[in-house]
Amino acid sequence: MKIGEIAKKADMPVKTVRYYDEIDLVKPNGRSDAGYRTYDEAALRQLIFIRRARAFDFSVNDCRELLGLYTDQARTSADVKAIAKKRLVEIEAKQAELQRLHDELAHLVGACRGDNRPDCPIMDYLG
Amino acid sequence: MKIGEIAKKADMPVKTVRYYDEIDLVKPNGRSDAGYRTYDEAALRQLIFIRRARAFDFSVNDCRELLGLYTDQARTSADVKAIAKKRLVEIEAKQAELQRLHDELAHLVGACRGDNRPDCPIMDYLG
DNA sequence: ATAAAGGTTCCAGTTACAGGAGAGTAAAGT
DNA sequence: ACTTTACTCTCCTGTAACTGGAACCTTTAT
Repeated sequence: MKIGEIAKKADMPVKTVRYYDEIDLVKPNGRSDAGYRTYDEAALRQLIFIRRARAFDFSVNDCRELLGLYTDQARTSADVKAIAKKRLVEIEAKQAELQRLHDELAHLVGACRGDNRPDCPIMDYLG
Repeated sequence: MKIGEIAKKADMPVKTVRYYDEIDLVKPNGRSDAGYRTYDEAALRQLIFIRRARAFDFSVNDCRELLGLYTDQARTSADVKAIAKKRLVEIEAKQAELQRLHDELAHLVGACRGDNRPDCPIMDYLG
């Protein structure tokens, strides 16, 4: 497969596949005479794996770890769970922060009349 | 005031104050003979204003707009409310997405035994 | 006089790519 | 065979909002 085909099958931009090569995340299995990257089915599976992991906002480095575990016969589910748990904790922290922001901002927005006069509780808060 | 003093009073790093000068967000009122930035009380109020707005994760460009409205006698609270509302909608969208991620990942993490065997529903999902 | 603290500019790095230039290669149509 | 179109290559720049560090100069304290 050339890069356009695998990118389509993995449902990601060609640019991204090239980037993953550059950072040694998923390498092509070789190059054609003209220097085109060539990929096999294993690479396709890895790219799809990464796309799914990225959809959870796992960092590229977490993806690298997960991908290592993916093909590691000696992996333990504890290893995998640890990475996923870490991500879950991050998500929960972000959720808590967003909730705080949301409530405070919603309060201010609710208190602002939004008319053509200048007085505004949002500005009062910020200034 | 020199940069170190205003940075301390505004509770932000010197680097950040210098950055805000560079992007024309908050400029010093002049320079000393030695080329040191000098700031006045108005600049301090602006920096504090920005710090508070940034705490809501308003983008620097939104801060720029808000700061413009802050000193605009002809502003309307509708202008302010529109910017805040936009940010609120962004926050709510992010919250919804995080909730989806959280639930799905929490489900997978909950289903993973996390022991020393290799089989793992998280890997099954990703692979 | 000297040393510490604080100021200056400029450059690199962060994250995970996206956009585009310029050039070569492959595939398809006539 | 020739041309057009579609791919692919590398290299460079830009994103957001700073942070860290180098090399150098000024102010302040001892």
